[in-house]
Amino acid sequence: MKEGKPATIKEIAKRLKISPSTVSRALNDHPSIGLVTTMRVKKVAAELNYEPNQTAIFFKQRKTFTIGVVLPSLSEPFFSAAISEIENVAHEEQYTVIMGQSLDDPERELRILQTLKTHRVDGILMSIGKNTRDYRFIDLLESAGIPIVFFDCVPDLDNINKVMSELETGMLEAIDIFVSCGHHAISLINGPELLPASIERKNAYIKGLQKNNIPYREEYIVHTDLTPEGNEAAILQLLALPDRPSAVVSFNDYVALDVMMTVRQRGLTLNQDIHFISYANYPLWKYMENPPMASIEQFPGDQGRKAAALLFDLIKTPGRKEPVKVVFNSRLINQV
Amino acid sequence: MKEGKPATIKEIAKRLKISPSTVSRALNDHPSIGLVTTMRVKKVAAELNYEPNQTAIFFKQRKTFTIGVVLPSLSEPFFSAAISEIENVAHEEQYTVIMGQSLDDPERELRILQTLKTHRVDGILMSIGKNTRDYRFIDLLESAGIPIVFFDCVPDLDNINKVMSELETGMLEAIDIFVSCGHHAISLINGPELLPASIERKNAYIKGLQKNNIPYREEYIVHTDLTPEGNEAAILQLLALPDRPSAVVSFNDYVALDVMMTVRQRGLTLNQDIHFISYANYPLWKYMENPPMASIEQFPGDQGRKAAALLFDLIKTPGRKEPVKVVFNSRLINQV
DNA sequence: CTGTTAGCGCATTCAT
DNA sequence: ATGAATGCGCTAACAG
Repeated sequence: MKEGKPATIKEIAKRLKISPSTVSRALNDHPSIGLVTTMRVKKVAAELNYEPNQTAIFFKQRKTFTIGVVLPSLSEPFFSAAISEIENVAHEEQYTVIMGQSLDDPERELRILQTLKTHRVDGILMSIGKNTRDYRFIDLLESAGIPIVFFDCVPDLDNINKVMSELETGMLEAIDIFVSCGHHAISLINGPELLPASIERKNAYIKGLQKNNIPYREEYIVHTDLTPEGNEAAILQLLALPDRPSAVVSFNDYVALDVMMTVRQRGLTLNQDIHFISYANYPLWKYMENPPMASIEQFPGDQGRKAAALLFDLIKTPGRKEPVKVVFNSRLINQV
Repeated sequence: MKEGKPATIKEIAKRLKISPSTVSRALNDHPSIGLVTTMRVKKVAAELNYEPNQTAIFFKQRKTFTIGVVLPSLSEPFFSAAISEIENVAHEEQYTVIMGQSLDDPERELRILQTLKTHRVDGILMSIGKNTRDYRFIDLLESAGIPIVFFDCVPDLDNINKVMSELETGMLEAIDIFVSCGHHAISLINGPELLPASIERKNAYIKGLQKNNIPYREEYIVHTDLTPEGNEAAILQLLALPDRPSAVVSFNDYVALDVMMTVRQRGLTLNQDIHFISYANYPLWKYMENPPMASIEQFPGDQGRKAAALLFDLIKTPGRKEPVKVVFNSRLINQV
């Protein structure tokens, strides 16, 4: 029984010689429809292989049961962990997920948002790209009535919903651990100097030193543009210092991977000559022979899950609310 | 200027005192509309902040400019690499991507497909889960007129479009390399015995041995259920053999990670006492101190890209075509 | 409990 | 070159 055109409500109404609206109501288990008619309708619907035309429903209901997710990258483990959890939450809520990766290109990011808007998604989850400076899109979405929740990489604004990992706790823990292991020469390999995430790390780093009465030495902070070459240059800069650090906190795991490889290649022994702790975005250290001493975990899955939950909250109760800000504590794990 | 309700074609028609149909045509650069009117329409449209209601267009055109992607997992590097490329192709084609992860659960897989169907996606890309046995959904989608292209993990059927990586070439290369390095005791840590992917590996393995005149020894093939415990059990089984293998091909990188860790823990030296090559689905070996000798690469990104291209081909020229089968050669890389 | 009517926003056929 | 009319499939307000 090939269904050339999918059956519509009209056809099943004609078959039963009742009105389309009755059919519609029966199909939706409307209370005011008799049990018998409801059953008859459903029976014929099944026979005709009826399937509601969602595009029509979306159109009529002004609702798509779809959320949009905008991320810098889909292939980075941090984000794929996040989106995996987001998909899970959406699936529980009977929503579907439509997504785009900005690749840190602000223009592409905007185009994706535009697409999501024209697709009339019911809400958006977003982690902004490294180079995004223009936040005007937020007002546009707001005036279009599309709620948006930022997570992980969030704009530095107050009147938005965001879920993020606070970077300080983990940094303080890391420095404490280093100190308690006898290190005083503690470095920070930071990201691009102007990135909010870098600034936060730097402040936490300085605070951690102060807390342990270790003088802050400017040359112990180096910067990388997060490319492999930049990472290598950063560590070499540290290694070239007259009193090179014995402990290093690195911007994230990718930086740590490059940096640790370079260190090995220079003949130094990891976890002996020099020790590392990094902000985690990469889960497989346990397989390494010489992993970092510890990682500062940022829980991408939890962030994604929480952000999604928040978004569904906004979707379901659209009343203008106070912006919500959820901060996860970063935490040291995998201590060896 | 808050736009309470987004502007519609009607309103801009009223403003200009022309008919909605003219506006519609003007907006779509219909040739039969005068240049002046077109411009006036566009101007007012811009002023009113007009945006076409895609849900209405989808409904009317019976086309959503959306493709669905169904994968076992979004957080596995292999698949996130694939979906990242898929998103890229879709973005080029001005399509959006809606996706779901089956988590290898056939029921969830079906529910996702159902959702994609009711969402009226224009086409589907799919990599099936490990436990999927029932392929009837293919006919359902076909009769609904939704083209589908399988990739990576594809059903063993002839009349479908598929993009896959053939596993033999890489296995033969791997065994050749092992032999040329002087190994004769070459093992295979295979996946679940009945998995098509396992069977293919096994056949290739045997063929590779024959080619090199090495007798096939049944005890040199062990199986894992792909859990960490299963992986560990598998390698221990090999290590316990009277003449334990000096070279091992493993089902994939995750298996390799576990078994190599176990091997280390037992005091053996990697790349000395025992050597590994694995099917790649994990890209960061270069950072390991003792990576496998080589990896058999399956090019997830290329597969995704090709599958997407194929799908758009089907979407654009809907004529019933012969099913297409694209096979990528697996290839040995990262030889140390 | 059920039928009638209307309309969501747009593209399109048929007029003019 | 433009307008009027129609309908996509469905839901819902308003009758009865």
